[in-house]
Formats: sequence, structure tokens, C-alpha cells
Amino acid sequence: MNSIVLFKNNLRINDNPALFHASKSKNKILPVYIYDDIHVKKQLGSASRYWLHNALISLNKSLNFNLSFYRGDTIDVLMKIIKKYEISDIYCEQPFLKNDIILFDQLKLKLSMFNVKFNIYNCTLLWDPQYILKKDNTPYKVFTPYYKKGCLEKIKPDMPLGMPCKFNFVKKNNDSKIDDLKLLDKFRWYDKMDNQWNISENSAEKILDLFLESSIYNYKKGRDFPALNDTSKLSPYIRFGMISLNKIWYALDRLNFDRNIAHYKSELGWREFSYYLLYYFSFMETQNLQTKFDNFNWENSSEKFDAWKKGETGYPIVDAAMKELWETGYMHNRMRMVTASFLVKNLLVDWRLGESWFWDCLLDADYASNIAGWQWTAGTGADAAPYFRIFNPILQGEKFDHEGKYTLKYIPQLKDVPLKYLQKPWEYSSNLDYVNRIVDLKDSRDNALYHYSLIK
DNA sequence: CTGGAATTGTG
DNA sequence: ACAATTCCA
Repeated sequence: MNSIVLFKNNLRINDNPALFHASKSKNKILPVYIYDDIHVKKQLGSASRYWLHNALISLNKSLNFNLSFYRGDTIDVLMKIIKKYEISDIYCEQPFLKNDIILFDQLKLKLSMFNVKFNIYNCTLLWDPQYILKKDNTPYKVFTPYYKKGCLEKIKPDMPLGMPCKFNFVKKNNDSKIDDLKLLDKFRWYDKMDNQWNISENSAEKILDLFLESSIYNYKKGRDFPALNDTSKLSPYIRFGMISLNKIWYALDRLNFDRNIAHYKSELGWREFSYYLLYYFSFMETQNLQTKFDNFNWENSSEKFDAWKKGETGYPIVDAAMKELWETGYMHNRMRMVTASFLVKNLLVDWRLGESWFWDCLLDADYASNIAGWQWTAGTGADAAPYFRIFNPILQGEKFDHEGKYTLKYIPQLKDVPLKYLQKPWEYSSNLDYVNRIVDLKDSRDNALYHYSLIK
């Protein structure tokens, strides 16, 4: 008999529990990827599909070109393959998002009728949400106690399993090709990404090694400065499971304890917290977690939203960040907070619109982190920035891009503006080659606070 | 002036 | 990839 190893969001060989356990059994393995655009709440964004396409090419190579590609309903596809290849077992990652959990419940039922064993393993999270509860058996809603008491003090993440011992593949009897998944857009906008990222499991490990050798020791401070290179840049690899969280965690543990390392770990903790919140409060995928915000009167001006998307708000740090997103498929973490705050609070645009733009543009767009992050900035989420905390883009720019390097990288037409005026060029000259501000900072701030006062 | 080739712009 | 625009014999 044979086993299917079904790949979903963990496109790696090293420390992949599903693959590891499948390779230990006496069965031969048929590696399968199914691009299922039916059992999803949201279709993958354009940038995500580009990354996925390349990640799958890399995974296929690691599997000696034994990966089969399918498109369509996961259950239908699997039922067909099961008949064709004498399958007795399916190995897969454990789902944590609601849609996948429902799908896997249906699949499990169906498979049991055909005597196929469904083996699932946590390949995605350091802590399985179902085991992390407060003393009163209700879920945490505040990050710090969730992370410290619920996670760190209670359970150690699984030790990495390493590489599978040996592959014994089923002889593939199909000529499925990655191109059949049609992940890439016709217009090759993503060509400009090709020399920015090396999309393979090997590169992910190299990036981790490099990060742990150097910039992590300046992480706590350096992570706030978009012109520095002090963040890990692992996010798209983590999003597609091209590197294992357990492996990262224990690699960090092998370093001497340092507040920088603790801080980086806590950022991994925020990712866990996002999955955790969506696990227990799945309505927050589309609704405000704090329901009092349901009465909030968003302005949702399409002109302002378009200007934000294009990076033409007239505020250099916001525009630089939005251009970084458009041109690179990535945005520095602090800039994500600044641009999101600006959209939601200064432009009064519903966080869901910003969330969908990030979802389309980010190479690392993660379903849980994106939603939880936007709700956090909007002040509608758990343990969120209070609504009245409104980032001031001028001060943020002056504080975190004090040399103007990041701003000028993406808005080079401001290169002749003195540094003192870089974040407020309108005070320097009124005839620069740069857009006018679409809102006044003080007026829009007061307006946001007024709208907020109405729902309290 | 005109039709096809080359170039440009586009997510 | 494709449509719109410009170039040119």
C-alpha cells in the first residue's frame, strides 16, 4: 500500500512532521499539492501566488521531482488519487484555521468510509491553541499573559525532527505540471521580485543562520528602523512553512540568553497569538472582535483609499512605505503599523479594506497575522492599540527614519529637500514635484476622535 | 495618409 | 499577456 503526503502551508522537507512520519512507515510516498480555491474564504493574493509558485518549484526539486500538482476541490481530487494509487494513508499538517478545520473534518469522515487512515501533525504552530486556556478554561484575550503564562511557562514547543530518513516514492503516473495551477498573473509584474528573494527552503535556512550570527543582536532597537537590515526577513518563508518554527525556536535557545533574542521570540509569539485568536474567535476573520466598533461610521472615501494604495497621500513616510509594498511585495513592520494607522484613523477607511490590499500585495500575506494585525492597529481587536493612539506620520518619520534613507529610497524626488523638512516638505516649498497632502493631520485626527467618541 | 511594426504601459 | 499608442516606410 501507499501513502499520500499532502502539502498545504508547510512546503519544506526539514522538520516536516507529516513527511517525517510518512517516510518512517513502510509505505511508498506520493507527495501531492492541491491548489484548492473552493474551500477558502479568500482567494490568495497576487503576490502570494507568485511566492507559492516558486516555493512549489523548490519543493518539487527537493522531492526529486515527485510532487504531483492538482487544482480543485481537495476532497474530490483526493478521492480520485486514492483509487488510482492504492492509498491506505494520508499524512498532512494539522489545520488551525476554521475553513480548513471544517474541510478536514469532512475529509476524515469520507476517508474513514474508504478505510484510508488520516494522519495529521502540527507543522505550523509552536503551541496548539486547544491546549492554551486560562484557569477558568476560557481563552486568553491579552497577549502578555497568553504568551508568558499560557505558552512559555506551560509547554515546551516540540523538538525539531530533522530530515526524513529516506524517501521511497510511488512511481508517479501522471504528468501534472506546476503551470496547470495557473498561479502566475499574465502580466509579469513579479519579474522585478526575482532578484530580491531566493525562494527555497535552503535560502530560508541561510537567512536564519545569517540573522542569528549578526543582526539579531541589535534586534530590539534595530527592528524599528526601516532603513536598517535588523529584522529577520523570514516572514514569507514562515508564511509558506519553508522553515520550521520549532527549528527557529531551538536555534534561538542555543544562543546565549539576551533581551534581543527574547524580543524576537515574542514576535514569533504574536504570530501564534494571531492564530490563537482566530481559532477561538473565528468571527473576527470578517467582523470586529470588539463588536462596539460595528457602529463605527467609516468614511471609506475611494479617492483617499486610492491615494493611500498608490503612495500619494502627501506624507512622505506613508508614501515611501506604500511604494515599498508595491515595488517589493514587502513592508517593514513599523511601516505596516504607521500606514495602517493612517488609513484607519486619518482617512477613516475600514480596516478590512486595508487588510485586503495588504493581502493582495504582500509576499508574506498570512491569513491570521494580517487580520489580527489590522484589527490590532484599528483598535478593534484583542489587546489592541487604543483607538485614540494615532500615529503621527511626521514624528514617526523623523524618529525612525532620521537620516531619511528609507523615505528617499522610495520618494527620490524629495532628495533636495533639507532633512529637517523631509517629513513635512510643504513647509519647505510649495512647488515641489510631490503630491499635496490629502488630509490635514490635526483635522483628521480630531475627526477620528470625534467618530470614536460616538461609539463609546 | 495608412497599415503593420515597434514601443509603452499595465497589478 | 495584451491593449493602446507611437513610429515609420
